[in-house]
Amino acid sequence: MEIASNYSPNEVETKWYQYWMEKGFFHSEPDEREPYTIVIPPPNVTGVLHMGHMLNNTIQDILVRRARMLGKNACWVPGTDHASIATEAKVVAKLAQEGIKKTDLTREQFLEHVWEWTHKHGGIILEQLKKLGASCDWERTCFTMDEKRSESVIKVFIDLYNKGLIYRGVRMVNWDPAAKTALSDEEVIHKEQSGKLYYLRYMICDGGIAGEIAGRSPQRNDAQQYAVIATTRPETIFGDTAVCINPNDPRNAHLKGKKVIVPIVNREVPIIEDDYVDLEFGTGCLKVTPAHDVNDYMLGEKYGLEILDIFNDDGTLNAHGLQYEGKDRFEVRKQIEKDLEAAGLMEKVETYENKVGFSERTNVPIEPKLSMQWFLKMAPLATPALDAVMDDTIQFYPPKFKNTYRHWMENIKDWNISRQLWWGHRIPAYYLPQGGFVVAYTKEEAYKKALSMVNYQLSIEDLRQDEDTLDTWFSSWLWPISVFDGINEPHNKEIDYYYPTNDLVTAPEIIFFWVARMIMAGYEYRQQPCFKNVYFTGIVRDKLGRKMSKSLGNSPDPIELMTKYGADGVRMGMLLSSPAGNDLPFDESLCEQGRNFNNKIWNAFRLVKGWSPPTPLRGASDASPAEDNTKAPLRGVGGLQPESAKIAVRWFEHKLSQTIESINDQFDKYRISEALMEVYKLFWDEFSSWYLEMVKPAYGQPIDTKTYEATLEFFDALLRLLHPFMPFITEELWHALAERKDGESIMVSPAPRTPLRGASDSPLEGGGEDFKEIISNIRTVRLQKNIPNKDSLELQVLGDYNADYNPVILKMANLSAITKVAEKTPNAVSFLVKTTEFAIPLGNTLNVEEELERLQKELAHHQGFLKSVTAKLSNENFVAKAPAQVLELERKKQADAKSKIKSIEEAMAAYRDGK
RNA sequence: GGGCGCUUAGCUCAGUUGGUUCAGAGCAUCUGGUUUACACCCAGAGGGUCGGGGGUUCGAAUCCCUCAGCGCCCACCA
Repeated sequence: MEIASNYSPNEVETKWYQYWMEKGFFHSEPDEREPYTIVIPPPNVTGVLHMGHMLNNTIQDILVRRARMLGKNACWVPGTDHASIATEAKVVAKLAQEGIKKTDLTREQFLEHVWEWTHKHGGIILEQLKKLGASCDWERTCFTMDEKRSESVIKVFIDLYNKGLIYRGVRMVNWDPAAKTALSDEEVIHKEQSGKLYYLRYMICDGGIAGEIAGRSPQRNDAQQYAVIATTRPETIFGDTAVCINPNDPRNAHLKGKKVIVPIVNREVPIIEDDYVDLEFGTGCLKVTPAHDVNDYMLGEKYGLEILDIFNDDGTLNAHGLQYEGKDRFEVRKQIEKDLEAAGLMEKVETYENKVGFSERTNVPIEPKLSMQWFLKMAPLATPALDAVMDDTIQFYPPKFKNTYRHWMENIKDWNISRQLWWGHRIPAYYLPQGGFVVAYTKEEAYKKALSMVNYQLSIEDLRQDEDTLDTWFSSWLWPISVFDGINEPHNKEIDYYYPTNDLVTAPEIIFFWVARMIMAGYEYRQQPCFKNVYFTGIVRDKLGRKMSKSLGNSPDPIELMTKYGADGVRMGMLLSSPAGNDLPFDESLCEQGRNFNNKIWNAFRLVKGWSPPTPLRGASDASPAEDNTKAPLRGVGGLQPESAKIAVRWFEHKLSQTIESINDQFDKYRISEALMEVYKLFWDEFSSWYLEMVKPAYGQPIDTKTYEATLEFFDALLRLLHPFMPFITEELWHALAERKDGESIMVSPAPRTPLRGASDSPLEGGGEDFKEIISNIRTVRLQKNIPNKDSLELQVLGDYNADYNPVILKMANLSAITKVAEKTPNAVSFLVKTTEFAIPLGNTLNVEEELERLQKELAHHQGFLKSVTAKLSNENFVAKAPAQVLELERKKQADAKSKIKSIEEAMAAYRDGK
C-alpha cells in the first residue's frame, strides 16, 4: 500500500526494456509515415561501453524517442565495426600470451582465432546499450564484416577501380612498425617530443679513397675538410645517398661539386644543391635519405638518387645497417651516437623539440616508408561533399566545424586504403604469374578476365590474391547506405524509404575518418546526402580536464554508474551541461542530480496518487500496468473547486504550453541540454513547487474532481515531455497514473502539443507572474522577522493592483486578507513589486530603525538608477538619435524610478511619523 | 608555421540582429525550516566593473583593433 519514498530504478528498468522488446516498439518497417532514421556510429565489435558511448548514444536515443512520439516512423540502426587494426592487435597480443606468434599461423588459422574472439566479445557493447535504454531496432543489427556489408565493400572497391579512382603504386606511406602495416595520414598523431639534434661530420672526399680519409684523423678537426650535418635521426645514415645544400649558402660554398663520405658506412655520396634547404636551419646542410623521409624522397626523385631502404617491417635495421643489423631503430640511435663520438665524427649534440608522428592505434613512432599500396583518388569525390556542407544541405551542429571540414576537403590527399593486416576485407585483386593483375569479385571472375589478357598457359591456381585488406573506414564510409543494403540493391524498398538518414551523432575527432567520407560515398552512390544533420558531441573529460581513457584509469564504469543512479539518472547526468561541440567535464555529482530529479518526479507522483482511489501502485517492483487501478470511487476527491485551484490550473496550463513551445524550439536547434533544463525547471519549480502547492488540499481534506483531473492531465503531459530523456521512470509512472491496456506505452504515445486543452482557458491577465514575487516577498518577511508560517498575516496594497491572483496569494502566503488601503498601518513592513507598494502590519514587533535603514538603502539604489536614466535622457544626442521605442522605454524607466522613490520616501515618512 | 575557436558568479554554461524583462540558469555556498509527497527535501539569501587595454556609437558582454591566457585542427623544416 505504502509507496517507498525513494525511487528504485533497477527492476523498473529491466522490466520496461523487456516490455518494449516484446511489443516490438523498436522495430521499424517502411510505411506511409514520414521516416526518421539514425545509423549508430558502430562501436568496435570487441569494445566495451565507455563514457563517450554513453553520451553519444543517450543523445541518439533522445532524438529517436522524440521523433517516434512526434508520429514519425523512427528507425535507429545499430551495429558494430570490425575495427581491423585494433581487433587484430588485441588478438595478436592475446595469442602472444599463449605463446603463439602470428607469423607461425596461416592466414586462415589466424582468422579463425579472430572470429573466435569476435564471437566471444562481440556484441557485449550492444547489450550494454540496452541497459542505457537505447531504442535501437535490434532486428537490424549489422556488422561491417557480415555478408551483405562485405559484399558491398568489395563491390564498391571494384566499382571505384573501374572508374579509375583506385590505383596501386609505390608511395611514401606512414608505416606502423608495431602493427606492421601502412596507415592513412589520418591515423597518424603528431606529438611534440623532446629529442636531440645531432651534428655529424661528413668528410669531404677529394679524390682519395674512403678508407684513406677515414683513417686520417688529424684532419678531422679542420673545418674545411668536412660538412656538418644536423639530423634528429642519425640511425638513418645507412640510407643516405646524397647531401644537399642551398646553392646560395656561403657557409657551405666549399662543398659545391664535392663528394662526402657518410660516416661509419664509408659510402661516397654527392653534394647536391637545391633551394629546398632552409638557410636558417641548422648548418644549411641536409643528409638525403630518400627511403625514409618524405622530403628526401622528393629530392631523390628530382636528382635520380638511389633509394636504400634500411629497415625491416618491424623497425629493426636490415643488412644495409651493417653491424647494426637486427637491432631496433632507437637502440641503434643510441649506439651510433657513441660510435660516432668515438670516431670523432660527432661535432655536437643539442637538445631539440620536434614533432613526431605516432600511430593512433599502437602509439609507436611512425616510420616513413616506401611501399606498394592501394590509393583512392579523393579530389573528384570531395567536390559535391564540400558543397553540401558549405551550403547547409548537410547541417553541422555546432557550425564551427564547417571551417575544419572545408580546410581538409580543399587540401584533400589521396587515401591509402590498403592495410597489411589479415582481419578485414581482403582486396579483390589477383596477380598474374608473369606480372599484372586483375580486379574482380571472385577468383573465378578474375580468372576469366585474366585469360583474355594473357597469351600464355594460365590455370586458376596461378592467380594469387592480394594479401592486403582494406582500411576499416573503407567499410564504415558506406554505413548509412550499406545497412539498408543500398549498395547491393540500389533500388530496394528500404533504402528508398530510410535514406537519406536524418541525424548523425558523432565525435569531432572522426570528422575526416568517417563523416567526410560518408558524405562522399553518399553522393557517389546515392547522389544524395547521407544525412541532413550532424550533431558533434564533445569529449568526456574528468574533473581535472583530462580525457577519459583506459590507460589513465579515470573513467567510471558506465554499468556501475547505472546501477548506482539508474539509467535515467545517468542519462540526465550525461546531458546536463553538454551542448553540442562542448567538452563534458564529467562528475558523478551530475548523475546524482539526475537521480535526485527522478526521485522528485517519483514523489510528486506519490502526492498526486495519494489523492486518488485506494489502490495506488504498490511499489516499483511489482506494479503491473493492468492491476494498478480499480473502478472504485475516488477517495478524497469531490466538492467544489476552490478559486485558488481554478486559477492555479489556468496558470499552469499556460505555463506548460509556453514551455512545450520553447522546448520544441530548442530541439529544432539541437540544443538538447537546454531542452532538458527547461523540462527540469518546469517539473521541479513550476509544477512541484508552485502548482502542486497551490492546489494541494488542506491536510485530510479531499481534492475536487476538476482540479484532480486537470492535475492528472498535466502529469501525463509532463511525463510524455520527459520521456525521451528519461524513458524508464516515465514509462513506470505513466502506467501507474491511469489504467493502460496491454500493449500501450508512453514511448509510442504522442508528444504533448499545444494548445493543451483547447482554446477556452486563456492565461490570466493579472500582471504576469507578479504573484510569485509577492509571495516570495512575504516569505522573506516571515524569515527575517521570525514569523512562523502558521501565523496568518494581513497584506495591504497601496496603489494599482490586479486582484486576479488573490486567492492563490492568500493560500500560498497564509494571509488572512488582502486589503486595498490608502495609507498603510503604522508599524507595517513594506516592499515593492514593480511600482506597487505592499505592506504587512506587524504590530509592536517591528523594529523601525531597522526598517528605515533598509529603506534608506533601497532609496539610494533607486536614486542612483534615476540619476543615470535622467542623464541619458538629458543627453541631446541620445534623444535625437535613439529610436522612439528606446526613448519611450527610458522615459518609462524614469517615471517608474520616480514613482518608486516616492513610495519609499512616503514609507519612510510614515515610519518617522509613527515614531 | 598556418587556420579556427574560447575567456561571463566558486564550478559548468546560456546570452539570437548592439537598446525593456541584460547581466541570467543549474550546481555549489550561506541562513532558516521536518508529525501532514520528497533531507535524493522545502523556503529565503548572498555572489560577476562579462580576461586586460584601446576604439566605433547617443548606447557595447554583444561590433572593430590590440595584448594576455587556454583549447582544437591542419602542416614534409632536417
